Amino acid sequence: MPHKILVVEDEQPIVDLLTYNLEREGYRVSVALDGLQALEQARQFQPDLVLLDLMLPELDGFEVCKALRKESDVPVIMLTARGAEIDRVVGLELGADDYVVKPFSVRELLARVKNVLRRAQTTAAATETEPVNVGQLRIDITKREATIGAALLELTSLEFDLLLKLAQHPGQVFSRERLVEDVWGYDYLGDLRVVDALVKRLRRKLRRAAPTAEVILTVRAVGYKLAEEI
Amino acid sequence: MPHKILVVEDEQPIVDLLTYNLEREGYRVSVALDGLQALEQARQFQPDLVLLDLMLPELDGFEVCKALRKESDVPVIMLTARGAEIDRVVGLELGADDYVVKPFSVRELLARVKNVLRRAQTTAAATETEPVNVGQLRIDITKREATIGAALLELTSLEFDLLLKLAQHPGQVFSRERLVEDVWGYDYLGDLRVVDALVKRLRRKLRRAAPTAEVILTVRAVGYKLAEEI
DNA sequence: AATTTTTGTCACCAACCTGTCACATTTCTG
DNA sequence: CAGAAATGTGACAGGTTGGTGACAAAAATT
Repeated sequence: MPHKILVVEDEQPIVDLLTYNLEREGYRVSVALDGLQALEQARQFQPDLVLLDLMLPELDGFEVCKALRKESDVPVIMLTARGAEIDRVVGLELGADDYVVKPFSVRELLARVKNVLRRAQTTAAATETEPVNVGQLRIDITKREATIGAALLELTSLEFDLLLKLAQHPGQVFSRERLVEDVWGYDYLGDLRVVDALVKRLRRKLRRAAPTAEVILTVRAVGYKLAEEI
Repeated sequence: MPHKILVVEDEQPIVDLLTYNLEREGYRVSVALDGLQALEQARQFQPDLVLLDLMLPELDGFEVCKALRKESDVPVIMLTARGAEIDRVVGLELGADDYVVKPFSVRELLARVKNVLRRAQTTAAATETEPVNVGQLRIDITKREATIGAALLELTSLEFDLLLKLAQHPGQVFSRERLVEDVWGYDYLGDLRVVDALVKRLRRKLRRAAPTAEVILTVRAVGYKLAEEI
């Protein structure tokens, strides 16, 4: 699940510099050379962050930022050439999340990118914190602990996430595609049978803790579901 | 019951920006355009927080802040145009709870608003100064002292903050992101693994004081938590 | 300014996860 | 009932994650 970053900048050397460094950090980068392209790309590419130069042909940074804000709340970092405060103020009034003054240090820019993405993530993070109970299975989300009866299940992170996903809708069948998308992340590229492998490991731990309970049921040719009665 | 916020600011674009964003976050917003209005509104509207510009017509931010302080302890966040240190210090001496330098990022401001409200709430509940006890671990917040069993832990400032954060919710898992945001500050730009480094140092001191106790537990791929039984 | 303390970063290693494969087992279909 | 399709499972390699010491940078103290 690498973050996607849209770079909006018309000067080729800067584009190259940014692309090179961002990709080296593991981000997926898309480039727009002017303001109109930027808006189009933003719709198609669905970036997690936009790096936006203030001085652009066609449609300048201000306008682009305003337009972006109208259709999403993707975070924006402004790149501004002039140190003039006015520009910054105006830029930030349009809802930019941070700004960097050119010429910028790559190191600083990368730090800010990481910071803004982190903040965006924690803000957006769904705050579903109520414990989940299905029969004698209990999942405490804030503690990331799952117990069945009195026994604590020592689950790995993925195992916990998968069990939680199933337990939030007991009885509902989930396809492997759906599970992979929700638990592993939307752009997971590997074999769907990772799900089988994880279910195997989960079942082993469940069995050890509650030998008689049938917790995860197979729905042949479809996927898996949590038993409603445990 | 949404929190009520009074915005005291004379520049219309900024008023719009603030109103728009605060309402989008679910706050109830009231506006005062100058210092006199501000005091009147504060009495009528009974806000939970005041966002106060320093440069105001009629009665400037300093005076307003002083006057507010006389009649209530509503939290105040100062908006200051220049980053000049003097302004900051003076503002804080007047009893403001926080300040933001214009031009500010909207996300930053919202983060501070949330923070101050949270702090205000817990302070009101008087839990902020109560000592924290988890098993044989005891943290005295007013003295900034932590003891385990009979042994006093000689913690640095960051170490203390981190341990306190964990101890206030024993068993709950905190991600590195969350810890960095709460302990270091939302604008921390460095590596998330500072958390690991600090945990290492904390553990060393804990171990020296109570060799058998497992106090800080690692939750692989997620973060850290305080043991519930120490 | 010098010294001490605190804090951040890096590199290395060990432990642990996890995706894949190969093969066994079960279920379905004709 | 045979064969095919789907699923269960053990083994293992490669990747990820976190603990740690060493050192540099920054901050506090003298």
